[in-house]
Amino acid sequence: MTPRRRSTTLTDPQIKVLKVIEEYQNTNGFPPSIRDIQDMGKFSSTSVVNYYLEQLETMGHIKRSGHVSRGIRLVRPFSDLAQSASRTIQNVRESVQQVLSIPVMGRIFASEPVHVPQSDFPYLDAESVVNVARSMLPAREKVEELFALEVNGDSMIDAMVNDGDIVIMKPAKDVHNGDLVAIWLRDKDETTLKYFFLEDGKVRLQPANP
Amino acid sequence: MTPRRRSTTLTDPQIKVLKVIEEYQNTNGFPPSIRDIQDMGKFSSTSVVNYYLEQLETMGHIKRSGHVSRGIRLVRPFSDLAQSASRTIQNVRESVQQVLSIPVMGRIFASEPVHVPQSDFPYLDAESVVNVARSMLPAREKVEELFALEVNGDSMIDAMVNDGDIVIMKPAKDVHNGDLVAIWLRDKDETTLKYFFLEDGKVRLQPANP
DNA sequence: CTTGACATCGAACGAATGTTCTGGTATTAT
DNA sequence: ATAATACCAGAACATTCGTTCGATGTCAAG
Repeated sequence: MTPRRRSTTLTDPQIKVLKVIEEYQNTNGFPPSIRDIQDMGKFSSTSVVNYYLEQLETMGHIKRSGHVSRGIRLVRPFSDLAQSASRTIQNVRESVQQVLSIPVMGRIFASEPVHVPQSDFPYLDAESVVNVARSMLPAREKVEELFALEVNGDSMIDAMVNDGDIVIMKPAKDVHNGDLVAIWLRDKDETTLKYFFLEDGKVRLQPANP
Repeated sequence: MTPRRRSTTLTDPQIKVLKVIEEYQNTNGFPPSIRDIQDMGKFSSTSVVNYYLEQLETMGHIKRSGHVSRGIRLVRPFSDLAQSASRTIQNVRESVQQVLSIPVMGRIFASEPVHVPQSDFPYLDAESVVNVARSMLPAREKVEELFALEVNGDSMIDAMVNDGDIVIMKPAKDVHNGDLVAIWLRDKDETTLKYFFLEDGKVRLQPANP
């Protein structure tokens, strides 16, 4: 019944193992043990499960940490469980993404600029970090340099920036005309949001709020 | 040095445990064992780690599955990393997380309920999906059933729900007293946010806004 | 038929790991 | 001071769990 292929396609028991792993992970929050997979997947022996786990690992579908209990990680999120009657009413999609935890360095008052703490402040608490999916950023940024600022103040609606929004920025090396930039007033240790214009060799900073 | 409080605030070793769990989970993809926490956190004994894990569980910061290896789940996403002279010039951290794309099914006006589209709408466009890191959800949810609603209206501040917030919900099978639930008025095809109370066998729905 | 690769089964071993117990020390309350 | 509580240390125990190994079954090619 089941064709013996060693190609990229998955065999029936391999798929079952993957589905069981995913389901277990989703319901319990941690990966299953081999015996958990055996039970949920109605496998006859732990060695069989291990047998397929080895295959799945060499195929690159999972990663395993040797001699570590529940050391199984799904490489792909969901993917292959299509086949047959795919019938998937699109609901919640689960995927793995690069997530960046960007420190929120301070706040910007769109109207009146506000103090920004020194760059080497001792700690970051929960409120000072924002998680952003990598796919939401403009492609490939120098990730290490990114930081975030929270916007206070009701103005700046014209720039699609509202009160409470968190702006993710990078230290600009090259700035173009019309860019919305956060200007760091070095002497004042303050930051404010301005539109940037370079005119006749002189820099003009247009306030973002009308 | 460290004040002994049993209140809501976390003590230093508790915070360290949380941070270790989170870091281990982020780097390895599965939760740490007690001895892993002991090593990474420089704890002197497994019993000490277990001691704090029990505290954290009763505080509701983690969930544990008894007699299951690595049966630890972070309840909150990110804990309260802070304090102690960790002095880590913490920059942008990059990690891989499970990301859920949850469809936004409609909007809730906290004051006046609003129409919710039929459950079987054909497609999901970009605006009707919200991406949420798996770690921000209460661990074991039936992921497939989740959906989201956007909150309009300035009330409900008491429930920590503000205008523009997006609430992620699941179809409730069992609802407990005091839960904040979205009531679906089937005849009106409308949804509204209420607090749920079961008193004397009768259901009381307390409006969320004062 | 034999051979060999693949798949399956069951059991057992040993390491990984959660749990518990006894005792000790510090801090706080009475 | 004394008791009570929180905190810590170390060890031992019992279970969970990954791993391995031999035996058996299946099937296609030689």
